[in-house]
Amino acid sequence: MAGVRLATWNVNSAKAREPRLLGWLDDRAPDVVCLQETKLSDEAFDESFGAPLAERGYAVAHHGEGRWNGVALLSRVGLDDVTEGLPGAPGYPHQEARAVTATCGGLRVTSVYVPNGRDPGDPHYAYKLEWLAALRDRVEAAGADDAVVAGDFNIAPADPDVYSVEAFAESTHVTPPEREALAALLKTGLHDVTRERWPDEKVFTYWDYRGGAFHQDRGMRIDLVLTGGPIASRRAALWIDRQARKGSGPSDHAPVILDLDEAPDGDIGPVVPPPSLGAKKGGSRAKKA
DNA sequence: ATGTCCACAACATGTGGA
Repeated sequence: MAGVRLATWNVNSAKAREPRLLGWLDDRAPDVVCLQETKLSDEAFDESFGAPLAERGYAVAHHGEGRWNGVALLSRVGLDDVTEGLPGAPGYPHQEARAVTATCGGLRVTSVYVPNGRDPGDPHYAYKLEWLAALRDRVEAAGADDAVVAGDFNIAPADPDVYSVEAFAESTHVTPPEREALAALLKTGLHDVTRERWPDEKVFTYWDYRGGAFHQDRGMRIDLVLTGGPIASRRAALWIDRQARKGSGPSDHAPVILDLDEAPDGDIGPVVPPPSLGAKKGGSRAKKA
């Protein structure tokens, strides 16, 4: 498989973003796109975007419910074995359109829109934690190696992922149980590739519409790209597309874009160190061949 | 308390959600 450009973007209504979405696809030319908060039924999404996406070579898996939520996968490197929703996930009270999974270019990609939680203590907060546990179970059952789980997690993984710890005291997105749920998900073998790219910097993906938050960089990093180890090791570039947050009529989220080098041929095994740097016992694995 | 936006029901603006 050649190199792949993968992106995730919470568009905060695909319909409202119609003037920008197609132009963004043309400019950035991603091969695989995870969308969240399309806020459209499958029929309405197809009505607005089916033809222009097909023109651009994208296959589409949209999982929507209309007014709220709604996720999609766009791919021009194949789109197979689509699973809508998250089997085993709780509802609120009914199942919501918060996940869609497909195999694209050898990657098992899931676009996720994790419940917001609203407020610690709110039933929606408990729902959020249960939903995350179900997501973890799914990734563990399927195996993390070929997995990409990308989307709006509504969790800032650590304190550097918010502009002000004080501003989020008593709020969701930063509470220990949420962060522990995310850590449990990562423990299945997923890597937070944005944080690996920038170990220390404050890099945000979401800024409230209010109060000039974007202009003053009062943001949060809550849109994550999580990949299995073999995929993370193919990371060639990663950036947060702040341009998409500028200008008129933006989403309140910026896309995250990940470029992967082409997969190595044959086995994806451990790299064997050269003998001069290698094991102390002689007989390295490299000699067996 | 809240410098915004989005969708909906329904026609003016309120409501719920983020």
